Amino acid sequence: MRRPTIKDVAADCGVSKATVSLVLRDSPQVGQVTKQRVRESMARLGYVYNRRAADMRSQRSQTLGLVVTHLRNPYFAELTMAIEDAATKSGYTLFQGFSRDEVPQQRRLLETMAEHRIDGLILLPAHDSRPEDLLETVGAGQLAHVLITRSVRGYECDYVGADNVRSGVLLGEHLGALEVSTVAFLGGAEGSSARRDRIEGLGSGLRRSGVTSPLALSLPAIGDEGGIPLVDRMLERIPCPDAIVAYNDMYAFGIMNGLRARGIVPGRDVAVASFDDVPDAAFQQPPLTSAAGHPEIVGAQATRLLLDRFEDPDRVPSTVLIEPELIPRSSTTSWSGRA
Amino acid sequence: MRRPTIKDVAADCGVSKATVSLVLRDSPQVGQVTKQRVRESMARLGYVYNRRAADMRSQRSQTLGLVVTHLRNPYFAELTMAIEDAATKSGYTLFQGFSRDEVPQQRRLLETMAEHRIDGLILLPAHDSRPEDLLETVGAGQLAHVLITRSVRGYECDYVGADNVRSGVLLGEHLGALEVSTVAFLGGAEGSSARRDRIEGLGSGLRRSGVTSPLALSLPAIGDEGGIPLVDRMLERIPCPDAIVAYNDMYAFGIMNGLRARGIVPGRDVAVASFDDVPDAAFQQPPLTSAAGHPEIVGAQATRLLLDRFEDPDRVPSTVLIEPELIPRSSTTSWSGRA
DNA sequence: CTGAAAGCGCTTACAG
DNA sequence: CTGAAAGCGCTTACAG
Repeated sequence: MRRPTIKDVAADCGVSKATVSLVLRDSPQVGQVTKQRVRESMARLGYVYNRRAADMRSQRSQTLGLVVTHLRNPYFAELTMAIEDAATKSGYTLFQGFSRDEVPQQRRLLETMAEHRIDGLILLPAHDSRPEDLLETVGAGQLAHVLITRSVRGYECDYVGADNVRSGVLLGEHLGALEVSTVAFLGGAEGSSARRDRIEGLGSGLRRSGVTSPLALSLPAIGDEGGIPLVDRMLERIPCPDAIVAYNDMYAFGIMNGLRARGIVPGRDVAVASFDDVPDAAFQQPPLTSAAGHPEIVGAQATRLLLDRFEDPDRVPSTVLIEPELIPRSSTTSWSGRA
Repeated sequence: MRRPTIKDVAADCGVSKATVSLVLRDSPQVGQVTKQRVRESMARLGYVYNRRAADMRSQRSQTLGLVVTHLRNPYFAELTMAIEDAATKSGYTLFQGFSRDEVPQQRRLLETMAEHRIDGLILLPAHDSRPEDLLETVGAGQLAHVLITRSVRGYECDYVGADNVRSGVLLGEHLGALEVSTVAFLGGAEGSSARRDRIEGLGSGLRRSGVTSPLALSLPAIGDEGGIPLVDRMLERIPCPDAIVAYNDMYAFGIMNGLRARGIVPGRDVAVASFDDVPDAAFQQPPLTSAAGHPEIVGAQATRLLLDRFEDPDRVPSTVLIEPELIPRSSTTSWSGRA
């Protein structure tokens, strides 16, 4: 039993296909009486609009692609939901794929989505994406796209993310006001643009508030390593610092567990702070100080920027940085000061 | 500058469109020399295969729809990733949408996906979905679909989920062996099939191990309420029981915080256990006992079942229950017994 | 081994 | 206000 098409509907109520097509879009060109008759036929036959056919003819697809690395980080989950929300509200349906931080997998996803003729792409790039990885698929003006959260060095395009430098400054100033004197930065992938920016901001925030020798140590994560082993590796190199700043909340959660396992009480013996402010940050023991990255705003802005790009494909790429917000909690404010 | 089509490629290398089409699928009907020439033209012109056109002609879409409620629960995030993985590996691209547990939003998503002519749908239904909500869009044999994690009472179709009754039994027997005598069940939406099954299993597990008056209280969550207010509402009704079983890990995390806020130490003063075993369960203070629901298996099986359904649309619906696994941790094992 | 033609289900000028 | 025809970019028999 074949699905009914507009041809069947047209035959059923004795009008032409063109008329049915106009009724589908509620065109004022068709009279109310005819419209009513056509709609009754549709309901009776169980007609379902075929967007693929419509879009093929009109050369758009009403779909957007979203490729992120994974959803294990609640920040990425929020981002994904915000983008889906904005896309849906603008009449687009979302293709979704996960690169798992692997460039070849990312490449396959982008290629497939391009073949499905998505109208535009939002990409949270895999860590070691190079410009050519993007150029060969979405670059060269073939496909409107915007990068989120991570930029790719040497690749210019629309970008939306939290202002990592500013987040670092906020945390640096906060810790400076608490009069910490030694700080370690733990976690994040070496070479990541976000990590570099967060460290840079942290350094200048600390300096600005009078901390003279700020970063005692900065340790990137190796592979999928979490916060716990980072604590051990830190303690092999330096005595426990006054404060630890984690690359993000997920690392911070692990770091606090790692500290406890070593008999060090986070919040009291060492101040711990981080980036993102995912919902669980407020419910840690102790509650975690974090610089909020507002994924719902990043997601909404990224979608907005992509849709704007459709209007004006040749506009110069823009970079939108979302203002972060420091959420101080007792993981830093209850720090007891140096012994 | 229009995108090149097979017609352009055909003109460029002096063959017919049909030949180019055959080369795209690497058909043995075309000679190596010709293939080589065609492929060079494609590369030179920057040809990108148009799946939409191809699929329209061949009456499939190579896409699957996935609609879940949201991604705030890590269990759903894992499930989503597992389904994406299985779909991608089978050559399908995934449309994704979030119902936010709202039936009208779910309905809109299903309708749009049907219009995009997805080949099949995987749905984690919004809480108060009724059979007619599904029948009107995906039901009536129009669209292959499988439900995951939550079933809809009175709606028969393919279903994959963790075995909730069995999970409850495992937890009940575990708590029984620890010789608890009063147990409260907290959280979950009233009327949810999963909640009913978990409570039922818990009850028979407790009874089976000799606990005579098992459930002192069973309190569903009101709206979006988390674990913390549930603790307060419980303590208004009964004295703190020997054990609290949460509807899932997310509630359990809140419940442990709520207990602490009341000066009750989870794990020592009251045993706490739960369902799902999301990654963070192991890193709570104390580490949380949970019945693992294996989302990666549920996701893979659901995708498998859907693809099988394509082969045999008229087969009777099957229900696949994934065997859970009890992961005992100190939130129960360190319980000190009744005072 | 390759080509000409029809068709997938729509939309879009263009007539009338 | 409505209809006939062409076309979106492919695939699929069918010839040769």
